[in-house]
This record gives sequence, structure tokens and C-alpha cells, in this order.
Amino acid sequence: MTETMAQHGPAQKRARRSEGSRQQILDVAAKLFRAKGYTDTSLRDIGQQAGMKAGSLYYHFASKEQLAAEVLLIGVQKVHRAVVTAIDAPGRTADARARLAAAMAAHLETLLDASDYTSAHIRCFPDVPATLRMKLSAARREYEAVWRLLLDDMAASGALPAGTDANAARLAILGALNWSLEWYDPALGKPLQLTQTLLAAFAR
Amino acid sequence: MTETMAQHGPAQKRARRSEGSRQQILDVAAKLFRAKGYTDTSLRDIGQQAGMKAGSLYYHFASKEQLAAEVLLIGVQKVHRAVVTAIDAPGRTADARARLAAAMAAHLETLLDASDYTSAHIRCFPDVPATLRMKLSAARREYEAVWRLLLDDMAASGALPAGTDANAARLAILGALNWSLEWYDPALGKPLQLTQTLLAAFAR
DNA sequence: CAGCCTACCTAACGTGCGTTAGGTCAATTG
DNA sequence: CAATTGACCTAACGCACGTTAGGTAGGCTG
Repeated sequence: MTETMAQHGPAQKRARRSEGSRQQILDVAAKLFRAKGYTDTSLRDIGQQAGMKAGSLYYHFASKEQLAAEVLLIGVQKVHRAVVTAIDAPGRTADARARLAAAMAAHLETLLDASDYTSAHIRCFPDVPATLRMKLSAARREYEAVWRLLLDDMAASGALPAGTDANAARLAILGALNWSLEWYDPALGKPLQLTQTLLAAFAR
Repeated sequence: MTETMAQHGPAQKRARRSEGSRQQILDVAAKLFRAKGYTDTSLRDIGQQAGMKAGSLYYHFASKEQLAAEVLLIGVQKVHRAVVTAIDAPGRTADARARLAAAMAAHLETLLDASDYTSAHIRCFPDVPATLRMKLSAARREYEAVWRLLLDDMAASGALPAGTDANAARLAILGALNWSLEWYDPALGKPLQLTQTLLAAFAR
């Protein structure tokens, strides 16, 4: 849209400013949603940390729910991209085990360090209005499909332990990774042991 | 306390009534906390489903936080007891693998079916006031110790996969189990595959 | 049977929330 | 330079919340 009339004259300084404010609101909202949850984060909180009053947020977003919708959607998309990128990185012919290791590391890194958006999604999804949860379900299923494929490959190549269900393994792995939000302490360093242990447990 | 003056005269009919109401409030609160979370559950909600008005709850509990304190404490204690009982059941000389299997099954059963208190604890703990979280930390650590011991025994008997850290394994297993609250659907039957898969993954 | 206590209810208080209407003022435009 | 518009702010609205003060009906005690 801005590309079609791409002469970057002085005309767009305000547009830049607005886009910057919008981005900062999203960043602040993601940080607060991660730290305090959806319900305990007020628009006055967000406004204050974003350098404006609560009412002014409505210039950029239609409602608290819409703001959350954008934050949580970005959250899934960020892990999704990070994991897909990590999976493809080792080379197209890498075996399932290596791809699983890369995926776990990317998911955990995004969740704990790289993105407040992703952790906000994980934390707030159960507390957000049902209508919003439905709007997010498509993006969630798309990300889920990546892991489904990955674990199916593991099962097909016989890399999973005997008596292991691919679906259950996926739920177990993602549960173990997501649950790290509950006990992760940045002061204690990154939980490298977790991905190592999961890999040793699920990849023969 | 009631045992010392144990003549169950007609004097205690009211005490029974009060105790019954109190118990029902706790049950309702646990159910709602599990379903809607701490912040989104109002005392008016609880009162209505318990058959009284919101203000009347203060005859039995000093505050919403105190009520939640009791619910969440019962929640840990219930899993704790269920898991300890399950661990001791196979016989004192059972191997670590059998005890791990029993512990996982008991934890999952309590979480998903047996106790709204336990699931309320898992769901609400992050959203509850920090002072309450601190009051619960002792009981949580006691339960944690059970799993620490269990996984240490696994490691000592060489039952864990090579390159597996006992602590990371504990966090992974409990994370995988607790996360089932997010995807568990009672209509689809109990997730037996999850404990099976976890056992196959973590017990050689 | 008088008086008390238990287990509630009624009605309100103050607070903080999401949201909105209308104003302001600098930057941009013609 | 006059007019417009973009990016906010001020001030308030209605509502729901946790909480509390005071009332009340029925069982219990002496």
C-alpha cells in the first residue's frame, strides 16, 4: 500500500510516528500480558508504559480485545516462523531427530527470551474472551500442523520409543516446553537441560 | 476438636449445616476457579451457585483471597496424597519404573477428573496475589519433593535415558502432565496414551 | 417463654475497569 | 496563510467488583 506511492517525501513523518506508537503499544501490551495476564492488565497500565493515556489507545485499536487479538496472533506467528526456519536450517535432508532438536530449541528460545508476544499468547489464551480464542484457532492449528508433521516423521522413521504414540508425544513435548513459563528464571540461565532431556527421551 | 466432646446431641445440627455450606462454597469455588480462572470468577458467581448472596460468603471466609487460599491448598494436598498413595500401593519393594508409572497416572487422574481443587490450583496459581502464592509455596515444595525423590531413584537405578538430567526430567514430565489441562476433552476419553508415552520415553 | 446466636439477606460503599464524546494543538496541505 | 487533519488529552459515563454495616427469621439455651 505504501509501496505504490513510494516517494518518501516529508509527507510520511506523521505516519511513521503513528506506526511507531502503535508498535510500542503492542510491545508494551505483550510485556504486560506476559507478566500479569490478560484480566489483570488494564488499558491504563498499557497506556502509561506506552507514554499516553488509556483513552488514546482507542486511536490505534478498537478495543482491548482487538489489541489482545493482534498481540496473541503475532505471538503464534512468531513461534511458527522461528520453528519452521529452524527446521529448514539444518538442510533439507536432515533426519527427523535433528529437525526435532532444532524445533524444540527454537520454540523454547522464542517462548522464554525472544518474544513477549509468544509467552503472552501461551499465558493469556485461556483467559481471553471465547470469540477471540476462536479467531486465533486457525493460526494455532497451522502451527500445530508443523509439529504433527515432525512427530509423524519421527514415528515413520522409527525414531520414537516403542509403544509411543506420535500424537501423545507431540502433546507431551509441547506441554513440557510451554510449562517452562511457570518455572523459568532468567537469572538461572537458559534451560538447556530441558531440550537435551526431551531429545534423549523421545529420540532413539 | 469435635472429637473431645463427642456426644452428638441435637446441639450440633447447626454446626453441621454451617459446615455443609462451607464445604459447598469451597466446591463451587474450586469448580469456577478451574473453569474461569481466579480473576474472572466473582464472589457473586460463587454465591449464586452455592445458594446464597455474595455478602454471605463473608460469614464463612474472610475474603476472596482467603477462600482461594483454602481451595488452592486443598488442591496441592489432594494430588500430594493421591500420588503418595499410588506410589506406595505397588508394594514397598516395587522398582522405580513402576512407582513412576503409578505417580503419573495418579497425578493425571487427580488433575483431570478427581479434583477441581487441583486443577483450580494449577490454573489459578499464576493469577493469584503474590502474598497467597508465598503462603502456598511450602505445600508446593513438599509435593515437589515427592517427584524429586522419584526421579532421583530413577537416575540412581539407571532407568533414565542416557544424557538425561533427573531435574529436567521431572520438570518435563510434570509439565507434560499439567499442560493436559489445556487440551483435555472429557468427551474424548481419558488420555491414557499420555502416561504410556511418557513412561516409554523416560523409563528404559 | 424470654433472650440469644447462627446463618444468612439487603443495601449500599468506594474503587477501578473498558469505553466514549469532545476538545486541543502542532504538523501538513492547498 | 487559512484550513484541515492527525495524534493525542480531558473528563466523564455506566458497570461490575470486593467488601461492609446493619437487619432478620428461626432454632437453641436457660
